[in-house]
Amino acid sequence: MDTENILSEHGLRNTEARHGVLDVFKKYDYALSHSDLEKELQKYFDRVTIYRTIHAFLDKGIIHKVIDDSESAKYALCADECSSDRHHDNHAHFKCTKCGNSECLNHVQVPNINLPSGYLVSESNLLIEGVCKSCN
Amino acid sequence: MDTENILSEHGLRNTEARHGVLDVFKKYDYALSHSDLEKELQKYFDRVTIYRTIHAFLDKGIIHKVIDDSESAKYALCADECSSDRHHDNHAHFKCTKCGNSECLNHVQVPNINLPSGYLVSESNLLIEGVCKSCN
DNA sequence: ATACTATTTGCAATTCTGTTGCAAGTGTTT
DNA sequence: AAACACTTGCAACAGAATTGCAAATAGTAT
Repeated sequence: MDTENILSEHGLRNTEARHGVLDVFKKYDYALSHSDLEKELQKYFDRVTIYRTIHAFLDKGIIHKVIDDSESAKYALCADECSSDRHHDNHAHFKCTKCGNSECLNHVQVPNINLPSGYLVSESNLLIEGVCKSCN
Repeated sequence: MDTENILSEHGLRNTEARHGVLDVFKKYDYALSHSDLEKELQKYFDRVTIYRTIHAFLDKGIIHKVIDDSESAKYALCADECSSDRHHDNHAHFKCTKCGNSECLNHVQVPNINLPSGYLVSESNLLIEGVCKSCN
């Protein structure tokens, strides 16, 4: 889907900043932090705008948070079926300890876990750390 | 094990600050952030001391990091067998979307995942989100 | 094409999180 | 009780993230 349609389908205006941020996400196949985005976009947009764009995208289900033990949060594009109502990102994430990049392992499903009674599960997140294909 | 023995067995001096921080961890059955600790202890110890105590405890295997999609890092007591050489915290964590607390599921092991060839795994982290026993 | 309105942006200021250097204080060992 | 290394508090700093507000812009209706 092209960038403008992604925005309008999620109820967001097609502004330069959002277009720019979304294009950066499309360009990389691993999760990006605010500072990654800032490095690419600081000439064009304000830091605060990038923060607000991230929030808007999270809110509308365009990106999701990638859990990671590093200090700063990282984000990646959702699969097409995500919306603000419902996320379908039930795959594992891999973080390379050498290059620091996090990628989505779209084909690795998070196995179903049986929890003690009384717990309701809504989402599972599996983060695997190690050395990635490129660094190995 | 009592607080003073935990400290000395992990090679740490038995100081007021460490005693105090460890007691707070014992008091709660969910993971605590620096700011949680600060709320309880700010009358007695400096912010920086709490940060340094967290680092010392992490280092010696008294607490482990609990990965969580919230902004700030959280920590919880390790099982007794952990040391600075070796952590044995291969359990899942549960984060309640209602109360926001994260707890250790000590009896739920993180499953072993087969990755595509080329990847080396060093550590796995499983975070399950939903509604906890108390909130349900 | 123009005008209107709600949304979005940039800037400045502020808050929160985490770290570092250093002098003073404390725990442990002898 | 003395000695030494470790620990603490303070002040300063660096980075991450949020907020209020005025100016700019997108989308819609005219």
